[in-house]
Amino acid sequence: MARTDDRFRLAYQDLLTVIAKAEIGSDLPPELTLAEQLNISRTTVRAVLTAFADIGLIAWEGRKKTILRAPSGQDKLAMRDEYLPRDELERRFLQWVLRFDVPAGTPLNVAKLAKEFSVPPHVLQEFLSGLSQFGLVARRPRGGWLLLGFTAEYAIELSEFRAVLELNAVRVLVALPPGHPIWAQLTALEAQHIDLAARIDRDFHAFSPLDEAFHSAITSVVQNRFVKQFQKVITLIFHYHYQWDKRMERDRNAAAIGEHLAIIHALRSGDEAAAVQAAAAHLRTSKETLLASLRGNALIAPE
Amino acid sequence: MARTDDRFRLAYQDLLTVIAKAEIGSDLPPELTLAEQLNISRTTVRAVLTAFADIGLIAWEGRKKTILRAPSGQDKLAMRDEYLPRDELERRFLQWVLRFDVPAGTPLNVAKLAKEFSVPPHVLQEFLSGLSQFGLVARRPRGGWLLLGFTAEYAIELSEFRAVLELNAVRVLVALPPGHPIWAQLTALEAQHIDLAARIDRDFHAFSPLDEAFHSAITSVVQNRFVKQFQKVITLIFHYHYQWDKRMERDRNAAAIGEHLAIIHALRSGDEAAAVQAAAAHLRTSKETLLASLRGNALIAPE
DNA sequence: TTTTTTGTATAAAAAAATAAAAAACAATAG
DNA sequence: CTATTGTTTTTTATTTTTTTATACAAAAAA
Repeated sequence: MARTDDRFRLAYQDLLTVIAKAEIGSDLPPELTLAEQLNISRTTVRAVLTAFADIGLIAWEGRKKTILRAPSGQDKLAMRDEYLPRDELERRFLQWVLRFDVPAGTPLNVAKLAKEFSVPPHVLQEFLSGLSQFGLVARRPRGGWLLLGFTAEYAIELSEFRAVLELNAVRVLVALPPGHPIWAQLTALEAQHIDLAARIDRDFHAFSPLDEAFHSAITSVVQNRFVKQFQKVITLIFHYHYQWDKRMERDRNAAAIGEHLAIIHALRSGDEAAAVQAAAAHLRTSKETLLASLRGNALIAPE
Repeated sequence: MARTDDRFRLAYQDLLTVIAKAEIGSDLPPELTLAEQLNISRTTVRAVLTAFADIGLIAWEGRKKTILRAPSGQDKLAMRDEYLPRDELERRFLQWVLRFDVPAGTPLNVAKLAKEFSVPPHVLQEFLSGLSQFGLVARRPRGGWLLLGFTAEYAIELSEFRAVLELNAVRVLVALPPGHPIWAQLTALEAQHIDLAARIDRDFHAFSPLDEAFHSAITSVVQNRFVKQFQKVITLIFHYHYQWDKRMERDRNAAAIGEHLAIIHALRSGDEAAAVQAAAAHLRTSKETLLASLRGNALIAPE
């Protein structure tokens, strides 16, 4: 089979439940109506109707599609084993790359990896092509892929780029008028930070989502598709790493809370230089943490 | 044929010239040596040798590959019509999108476009997948591609992003020590600018490459793979537009030269604020020019 | 006996072929 | 004349096929 008939099978099931709800002897609506209801093309509707006529579920002649009997369990059509959805592939691949010590420079085998992640090869191919934009993998001159890997150098450059984007966001933010919704957002975040700081000994795990919320609030003031796109990778990678590096987690998070509060304070003051300085300090810490986690996970050799 | 045998044909030709230079009756080197010489795998070498044995050019038995006769014109193997190289596709596609009024939201037909640009469909597919990273095209939920197009909004966001990156570069640059090679580079560029300014009435076309050289010199001080990657698109798009918009070209370029010189001057002074200000002014002009060229080309409706 | 070279098998990537689904068009019933 | 169906054409997604690369074992030469 060249192309999966998942759409057909899905439509088959859907229409079966529609018929089950309808009365025996009644007529089905026109093909176009069914197509719109099931969100498929008329071609597929007709294929399903033909199948139903074949098993004697309906009588179909011209524009009369009469239900002959209630569908039984035998009429069901099993879905063929599905592949992984795309975001699950993303998650699993990143986990594989970042988590395990896949050394930089490893050649990737599309066919084998596709099997491993149970996706069709061309899906993996496209995924890799997307990743190559972020410099995590590269196409080899004569076919094949190379895992460039998440090296210390990569982490440094990523952190620096993050700093460029985020400091820009800070500069934009301080200049925003008091009526802008971001200020209310920051006040709410401040309260959450203070709240968490009070119970940090127990709930230091709760910091990770708060960190994400804080940074995405700040960067949200820059409405730029290019910035947003990169923000996605940055969040992804930082987020993944924080999840795994459990050393000193409590102290690290406590310190970060303090830095976040300092940034909020500086932003409120309207002093651009102060705000930039506070943000830069935090980003430096963040970079160090990322690098330390790399060394800790032995992805790179300890010095 | 599933895969092109270009490699085989190329190796065939290469080995033919090797044989033509060698003496009749002499033996060819081992397969591995030939493979290394021709930069192909042994499999392909063997395929070519088999072909040569078939046409009676060599006698091949075991490790003896004796040249029987000099190759004649008939022995040549024509290359099959080649597809476009990848960068030519890039050029042509961008030209098509940016130049002609392909409206935003046009669904793209991979098969048809592939024919039009004379590339295999999967090459175009991959190319589109790359472009989707820059937000010029997007994958439709149920298969197919959508041209998001080079709208005014896109141009604005691109310009802003460019400004973020370039102002960051300027901040890095002013802090560099006097011994850094960038200063010599800037001095050379300054001379070229002054030279061009003197003969701008005639040679205003020469500005485009100089502009590119100037901006890439400034951004080169930031050694960051993410920045570099975006620089590529930015250069591409700005460059394309400048090429076509011929209105006011002389005046525009003369003004830009002045702005460039002002930036160099401010950079030399070591005053960060002044340098940023000069660069920001130039980037604003640049953005306006890009937007004006969009309106001029009627890609978007004039206000 | 060791090294070099070849023969064979296996694997992988790219392009063509092909089936499914969508869209367009024409015909027909109401 | 409009709404719906029948039919054909396009288009996309996946599999199959073919070419190429690599790995391993066997044989020849040093």
